[in-house]
Amino acid sequence: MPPARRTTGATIGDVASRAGVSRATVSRVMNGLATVDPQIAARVRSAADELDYRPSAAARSLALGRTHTVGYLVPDLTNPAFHGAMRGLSLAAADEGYRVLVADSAERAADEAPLAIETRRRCDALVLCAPRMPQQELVELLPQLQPVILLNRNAEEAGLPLLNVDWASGMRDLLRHLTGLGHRRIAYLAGPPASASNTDRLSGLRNLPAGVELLELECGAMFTDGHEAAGRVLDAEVSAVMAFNDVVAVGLLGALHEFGTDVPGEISVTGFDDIPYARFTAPPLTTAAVPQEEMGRLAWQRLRAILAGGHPHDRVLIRPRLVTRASTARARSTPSGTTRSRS
Amino acid sequence: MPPARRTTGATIGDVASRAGVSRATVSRVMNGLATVDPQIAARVRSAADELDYRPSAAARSLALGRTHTVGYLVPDLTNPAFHGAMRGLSLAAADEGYRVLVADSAERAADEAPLAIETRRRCDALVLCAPRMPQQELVELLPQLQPVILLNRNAEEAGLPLLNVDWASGMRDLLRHLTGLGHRRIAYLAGPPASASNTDRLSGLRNLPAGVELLELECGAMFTDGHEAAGRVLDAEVSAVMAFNDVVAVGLLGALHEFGTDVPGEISVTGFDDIPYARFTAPPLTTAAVPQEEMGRLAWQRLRAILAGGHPHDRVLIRPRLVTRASTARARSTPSGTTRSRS
DNA sequence: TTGTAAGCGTTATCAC
DNA sequence: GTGATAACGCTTACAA
Repeated sequence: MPPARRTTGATIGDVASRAGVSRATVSRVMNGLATVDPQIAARVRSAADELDYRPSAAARSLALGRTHTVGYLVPDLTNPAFHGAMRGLSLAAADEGYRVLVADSAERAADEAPLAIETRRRCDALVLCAPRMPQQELVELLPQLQPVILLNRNAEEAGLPLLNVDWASGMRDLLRHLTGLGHRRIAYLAGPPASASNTDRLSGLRNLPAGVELLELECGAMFTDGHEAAGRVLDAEVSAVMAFNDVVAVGLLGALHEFGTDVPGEISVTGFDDIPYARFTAPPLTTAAVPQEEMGRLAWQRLRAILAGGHPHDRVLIRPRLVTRASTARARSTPSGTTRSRS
Repeated sequence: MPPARRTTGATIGDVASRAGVSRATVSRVMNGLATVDPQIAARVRSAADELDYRPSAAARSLALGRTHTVGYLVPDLTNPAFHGAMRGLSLAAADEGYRVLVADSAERAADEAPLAIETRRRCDALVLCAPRMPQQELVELLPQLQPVILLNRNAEEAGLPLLNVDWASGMRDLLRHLTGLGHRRIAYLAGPPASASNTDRLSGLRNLPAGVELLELECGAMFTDGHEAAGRVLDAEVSAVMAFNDVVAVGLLGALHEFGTDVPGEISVTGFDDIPYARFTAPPLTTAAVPQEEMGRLAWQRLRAILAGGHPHDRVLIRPRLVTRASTARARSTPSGTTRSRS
């Protein structure tokens, strides 16, 4: 004899007997199949209401082979750059009865692959943001993960849909903006070395205009990284800094403020992403805007197309939009060689 | 004949036949039940490896009556105040094989209840943050949602565990800090009128010290609300403003900066929550720190205790910690009646 | 239009 | 220690 653990509420069988029909009929009614006599349908519905019946998600998943769940794996759930996409994904998916299962690899590159597999097992599809995973590993992993859409990095080799940002173009726009303002000696606060998008950003900074110098400074992707980089930025005697992203830029702005350095008077600062805070920093941050929430929606569109039987191998490259705010200004006439304030 | 849709990979049956054992034995091996002959266990394991077998989460859920999933319902997935708790919850739950299913009620109070029910159906437990739901409705809803833990608001009537912030105490600390600095005319930028925690915050602002005036200004919970409130704040001729939360405070700081108002020279500003950005605003924000990530972990602890058969009806009240930063300073000698800068 | 029954992939009880 | 086998709650092809 099997175990008799009926912890949950009414089952389809309960509704069936109460309405005096078969379970199949109840199922048809619950799923809105039109082939049911209205009289009976009504009886079933009221029986279901009276019993407060709700179909078991687990049982449906097993029978249908669908969990109605999308996975969303990111390296850090607290990073605001991922929130917009999460919301866009969640809202778009919810419109079609899908929910989002989140997973956080806690910036541990080694955990990304097993976590991705495990998460995918519980879902019908996966949105994968794994910036640190070695390219080789990623390309081998992706096929097992299907349906999957890769976020914020490239892996054309896998022939799978992906949603990437044209990091290089964004950096070029920012650079052009700065050189247009007369900046000639510019620092780039680099992201994590293993980060794919950091490499892409750098590729946008090749072929500098004549007379422009770029200094690459090690940094990272988080607030504290930007904050800690401020000293080195000042030492570098540059008139402008391009931060890896807005989060880093915000950390940097905070530290520069503490040093009493005037932004943009003494140094111009740019970010990347246009997180919601960027509008409200002091000064407001010039940045390359990435439509995060829309990317979440787009990711869902691709996945649902695959789930519906399609094969979109398309690789979408989102071009960021330059947003100029008050953190950048014309370079002072003597951009280098001057002694800067530093308490 | 039933449908033959074997979209997924190897099943327990495949492993069983390959290893020449019964499915029961495979199940025992996969679940680490020690009652299996080591020889056989090894054979099963290698068969599973060769077939790249992974147990079906849906089938396990159905058989076990457990989904190994916790729901997390919040009014706005983009609000940073919820990210810390989400991460704490996600990390703590992951340690025990649980995942987090997120849901966003998109600030629509009317959606909170049905969404909560629907989300809970897919999970073993629920972390519910529903600040706008009418108290009556909430108290009636909670029992159906068990195991559930209520976040950021009170509903003792339901006799269920909850994790709340002592909003009143946080506000008192901030107020005391401001009056200690000589502020006598202070504005409070109120949160959404339906928000439970707004009411709680206000209750901490009763019994003002003699000579202290408090002006309540309508506002909201988001960046733009704080930004838009700046004009009214300046018109109110106060020497200090307490914002509903850090997000509002950041919006306000941005607008004040645009107006050329000196913070804290002309006006002191406080927030609430201590979101990661608060350290890096210009000036850095004085606030009442809420340990979000820890609250996420605590929520998980309660839920797992219930899932394990316990009955923690405890109501945890987290006392925020006053964090003084540069956005607050001594009031100027003539705090009111002076004309303020306003472009 | 409705009912019957097989099957989704596990787990767990009970005999052996 | 291992294997049948019933159950978990639902969907669906097919028969009636």
